[in-house]
Amino acid sequence: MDRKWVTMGDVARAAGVGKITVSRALRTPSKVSADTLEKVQKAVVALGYVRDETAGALSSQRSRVVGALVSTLEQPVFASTIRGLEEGLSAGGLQLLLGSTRYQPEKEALMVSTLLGRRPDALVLTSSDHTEDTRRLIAGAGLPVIELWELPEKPIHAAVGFSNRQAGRDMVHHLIASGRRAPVFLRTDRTSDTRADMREKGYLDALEGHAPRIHSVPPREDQGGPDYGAEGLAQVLQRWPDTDAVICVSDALAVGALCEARRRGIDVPGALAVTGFGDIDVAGAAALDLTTIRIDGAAIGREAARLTLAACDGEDIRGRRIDLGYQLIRRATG
Amino acid sequence: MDRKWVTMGDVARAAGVGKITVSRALRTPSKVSADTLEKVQKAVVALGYVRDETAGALSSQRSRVVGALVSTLEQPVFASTIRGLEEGLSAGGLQLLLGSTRYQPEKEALMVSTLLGRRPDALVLTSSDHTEDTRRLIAGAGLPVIELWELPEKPIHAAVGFSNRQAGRDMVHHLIASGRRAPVFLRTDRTSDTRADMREKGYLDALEGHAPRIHSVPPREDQGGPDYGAEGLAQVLQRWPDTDAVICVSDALAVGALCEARRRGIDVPGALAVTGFGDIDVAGAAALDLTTIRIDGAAIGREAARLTLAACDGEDIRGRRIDLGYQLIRRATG
DNA sequence: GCGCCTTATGGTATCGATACCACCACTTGC
DNA sequence: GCAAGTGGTGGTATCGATACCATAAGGCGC
Repeated sequence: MDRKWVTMGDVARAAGVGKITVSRALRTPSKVSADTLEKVQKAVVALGYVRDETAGALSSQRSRVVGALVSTLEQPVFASTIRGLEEGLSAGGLQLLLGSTRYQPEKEALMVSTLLGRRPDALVLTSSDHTEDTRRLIAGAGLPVIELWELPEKPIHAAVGFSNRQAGRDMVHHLIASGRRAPVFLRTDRTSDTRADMREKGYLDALEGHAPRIHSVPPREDQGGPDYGAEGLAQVLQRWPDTDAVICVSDALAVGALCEARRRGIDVPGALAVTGFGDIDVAGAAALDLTTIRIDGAAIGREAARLTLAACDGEDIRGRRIDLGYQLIRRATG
Repeated sequence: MDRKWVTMGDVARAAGVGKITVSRALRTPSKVSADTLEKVQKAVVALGYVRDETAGALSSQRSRVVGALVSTLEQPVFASTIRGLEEGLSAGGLQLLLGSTRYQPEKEALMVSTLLGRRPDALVLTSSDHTEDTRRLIAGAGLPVIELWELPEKPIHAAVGFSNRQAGRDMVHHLIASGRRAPVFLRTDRTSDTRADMREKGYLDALEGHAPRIHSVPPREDQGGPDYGAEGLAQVLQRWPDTDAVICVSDALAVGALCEARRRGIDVPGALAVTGFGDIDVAGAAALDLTTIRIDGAAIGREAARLTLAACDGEDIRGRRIDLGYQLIRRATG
């Protein structure tokens, strides 16, 4: 199964130039004359040369890799963010090393450590709840870190996102304005889902005297799928039978809750409003037609890529907080 | 922003041993005596050492990285496969370098070339339509390649998946057996979606004299989402008003088609059956309750990880075709 | 014609870990 | 008592690209 790789030296010999010239021809073509460039390119094609980036990373101390950790790959929440990020980075010649933390800060610490082994040029994280270990590792590594989907007061370095708290408030205001009296906040009981926490805080902020009703579904293995929404709604209705609105912390949950409501013959939105967060693609589909908060995930990814590239160019990005906002999408369910 | 990394030499000095011993202590602890091991571990913690894998990769010619290319990250089809793969690989000390080809063989060729620059120990691909460039690159690299979600007659090396063609046949048989007379196959018109092609072939195989009715929705940017299903169903009903079953090539499409049918007041499944492929998590939700083909994506990922690890241990995996099958899930929509 | 700058190119040391070989101390078997 | 084996350790060369410095050729102004 093994084969020897063609090296830069081989290409240099074939092209009749020094190997450093080959390096320049491939990395900074402008610093090489037109006909050496051509010779080199011909040799590259003829030999099927692929540069060894591990060697390049070692000698230049720049890996051209960006480590990214998302809270979940299971749910499609971050899918468009990853796409935006990947597109932006690869346009700038950077590669994406992806991992998932499954909403566990300890797993995050572990994965950060593993990622740092690859000496990435930057780190992108979709969470703001970091263990001491994580913070120490990051500080020791001295690389730019960008947090996504949130806007912490004091980001590690920079953040691209929106105010989850304000979004939570807005949703409550909307429901109260349209006459709801007993809105419930439905979430999963993850230990370190700071986005959910902030949305919950927003919910509490905006209650205007209505009684707070927060229900958490205990998570199991595949945490956060629609099944939990169905289960959650059942529990909510048992606990507070007069509930007239369920603010779900995610679209996935909302889809489940909505389906459960329909299954029980509850009039949505007449007797019960159901709302989500995220506007994942099925949310807008006609049978669901879910009222939700739309977040432009791809834009977050693109903006993060832009910041990363800037940081890799030596720009100081510390303290940048880019608010991309959100949009309340009013549809049929409330 | 810069800081010097602690090197193995620093650890060695702190622990009072040679640096090769540090390397052994971390990589193969069994080859080091108990008290040197302890000294080394203490020094590692004290200095906050993180091994530089780029250097390790260069000198050992093993990167401990596996490159994976999926056709899409946008749709959740491969989410569980990625999770299974990532878990299996990281248990074996391998890392996942992830990319998406967006169903474009040319993009695949480009990404394979970029990935090979990192000298991965293996490659995992979710497609079987490769350009000549891709094949040449792979052959030249001489690394194990595992194809997923399909079972090509002659895989590059090994494959883990199921028979898309047989699954297509089964779905048609099921619908015909339950009395449908005019089943339509609805798909997006991607140029190189071989899984869709095989399902379509299966559809054609199983028609038993019924007229073939295949409709392709032209894809736009965010190809394959539920919107296409809605649009597609509208076009299908205009083209063949007597359609009594729509076999959608994916769950995403099926969700859209189902919603559109309901919006039009069509009786599902009375007047029209709607089926999908994949059993993504919203498919089973009560408001949708979609009949579909369930594929155990996580198992595919795990099995791929197992094969990868075996190949990295020097096992010859060529010619292995692992069929994990699928399951027809009969629900409310047909 | 001379110095000086610019452009194009090459030589050599270097990045940090690991492979390979050498070595030592000690045990074991005869 | 000695050869052969074993477990633990270290020195040195090496992986393949790039940084840094040196050098050569050519252009330009005076």
